[in-house]
Amino acid sequence: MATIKQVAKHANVSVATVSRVMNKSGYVSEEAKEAVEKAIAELNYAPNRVARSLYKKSSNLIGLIMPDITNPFFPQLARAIEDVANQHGYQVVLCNTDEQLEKEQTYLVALQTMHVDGLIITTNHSHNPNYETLDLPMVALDRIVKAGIDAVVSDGYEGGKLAADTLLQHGATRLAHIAGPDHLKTVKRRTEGFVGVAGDKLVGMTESTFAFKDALKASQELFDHAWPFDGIFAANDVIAAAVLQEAVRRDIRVPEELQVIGYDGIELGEMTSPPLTTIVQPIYEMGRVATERLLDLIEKKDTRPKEILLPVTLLERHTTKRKER
Amino acid sequence: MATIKQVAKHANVSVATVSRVMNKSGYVSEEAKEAVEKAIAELNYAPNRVARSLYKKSSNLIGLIMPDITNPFFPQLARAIEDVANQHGYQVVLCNTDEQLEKEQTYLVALQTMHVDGLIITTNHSHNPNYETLDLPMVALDRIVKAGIDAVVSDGYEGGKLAADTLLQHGATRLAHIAGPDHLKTVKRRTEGFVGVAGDKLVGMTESTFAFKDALKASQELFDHAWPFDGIFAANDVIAAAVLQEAVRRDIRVPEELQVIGYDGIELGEMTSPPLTTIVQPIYEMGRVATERLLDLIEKKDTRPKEILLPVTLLERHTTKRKER
DNA sequence: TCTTGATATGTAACCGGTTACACATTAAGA
DNA sequence: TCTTAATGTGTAACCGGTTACATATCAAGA
Repeated sequence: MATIKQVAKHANVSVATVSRVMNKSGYVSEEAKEAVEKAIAELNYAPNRVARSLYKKSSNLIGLIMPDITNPFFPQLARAIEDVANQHGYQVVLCNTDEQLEKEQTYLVALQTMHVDGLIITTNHSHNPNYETLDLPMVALDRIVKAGIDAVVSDGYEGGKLAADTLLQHGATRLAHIAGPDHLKTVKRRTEGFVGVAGDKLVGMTESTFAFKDALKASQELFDHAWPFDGIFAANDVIAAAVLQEAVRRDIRVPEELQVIGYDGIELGEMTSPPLTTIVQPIYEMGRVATERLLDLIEKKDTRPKEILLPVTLLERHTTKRKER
Repeated sequence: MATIKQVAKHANVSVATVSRVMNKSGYVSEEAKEAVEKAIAELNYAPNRVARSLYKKSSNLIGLIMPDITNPFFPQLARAIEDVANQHGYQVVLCNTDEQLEKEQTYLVALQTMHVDGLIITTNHSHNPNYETLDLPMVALDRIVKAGIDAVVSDGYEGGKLAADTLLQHGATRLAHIAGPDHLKTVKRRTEGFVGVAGDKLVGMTESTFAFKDALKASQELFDHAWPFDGIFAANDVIAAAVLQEAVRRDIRVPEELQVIGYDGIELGEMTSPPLTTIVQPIYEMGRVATERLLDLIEKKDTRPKEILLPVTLLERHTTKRKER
């Protein structure tokens, strides 16, 4: 790969001039510009980003820290982030932490030593010491780290309420709920919203991680102990899929006997039988907004900390009854 | 963040000595070593990887090029790759190409200018000019680029045969198949294996992309035109999920009336109703092996080009009949 | 005692960009 | 005509590491 020096020589100018035409900065005569451009084309020159990084202390890299890309909520997020980053000339470095603090810490120093320009964090326990001292633009996505750090989340409380309202309006009278992991604030909000509206109609409730196997077990317990109920809200779509599967296994007809609402709006919901009614978070949108916000932070456009709350919508597929009935 | 110069000053030695203790190279007295280590600890020093990269022409970065992380086959692969890379002190840069050649080309130069040490490629049309001239360690995953480039794939032909054998052994007599996109060689192999064994038992066949909506449409067409059949093999699990959903919609009982086998072994298969019988590729394993191979290539341990073929297994869940019957 | 190799350490060049600064030329304004 | 500002270009320092090379000390062996 050619260097700037070779280009300079080839074009009969100094490296400074080459640099100037590459960056469209300073004064360059039309003549010199053309010579340089010709040389660049002929040598197939592309500037070495590492060298540039070293001087500029900026790498056009952003770090993406998530628990596990394998969790079906995250790929869409990652995609959105990568898309926006790419459009702005940034690349993204993927980090899976499994929510382990030490692993996270290791990534954090790796990312810092390679001078990433910013961080998107979709993982954390409610208070995470790793970020407190970190002097790097960052935005938390779907998680709230602490005041002073930018965050974009969707309105889980409203989502929970919407789920309860929908179930009630569609004729359900005995509600159940499977909550998500307790340490995720944004997930807890869903439960709070749901429980608030459900009130004394709530006849059963349990908790599960987002792993399908756990969710299946939780579903079984709920069916064993709280049945009958005719409307259930799951804290995410994976749990809802487990509920659905368990319902089928028990020959419970969905939605006639039991209406089910999930949360997230991941593709999975389209693939279950019947397709899942769910509260959809604008996942791609969240990733997009977070990344745009991060880029603003990096480019110092607007550094007042912000929290962005995105609205949530109901997607009626076939695990709830048609309203007309 | 401290620099090597500051550490040197703090420890009263030269930068060369600090570098020597950091890299455990050359001669360093016990005394000097201790002083340096103390300084490092006190200043919380971590060497600047950008500077190191510039001199060494190696970044400890690997590029991961895939069509779309949102396609449920890829997250597991990405996870495996990231895990292994991380264990060896490498980070991975995520690139989604949507199989567009120009996008791919843009990534390729970006990745080269940032001096990634190697590439893992899970995307390509059967002949892709972008890689032909590229002088960079790389391994193709689940795709075959061309002779001379390392590849790890699973045995699709065997998988296809296994699917047909299983269906036949479980009493199916009229077989159907939905093939995947024509340009993916590894996917085509599945169809070839299946068709070979199915022979004249094959009563219907169509083709679909891996997008669920397309798969649904393909399923509908197949049911419309080729029904009845009592065993169907789908080129991947997403397509199988579509078949399943369409079967439920038509009140076709699975597996009593129709047995279904998918391909891939992604988590989705666990979540359908009933859970999907499928040919599982060792996805994580494939990612692991590919990355280890790449690391070998990077570290010049073994540079003879290799093709690694991983075996495939049958996972019997509930869309096929129990053998005992 | 002299030579030699192992040990120990520092100086400076180098990686490939960016940019401060010096210097030169030219055009515009007084 | 003389200033002054705008334009154009090159040299070299700088970013923060790594390492070739020079140099020095010391112990072992001849």
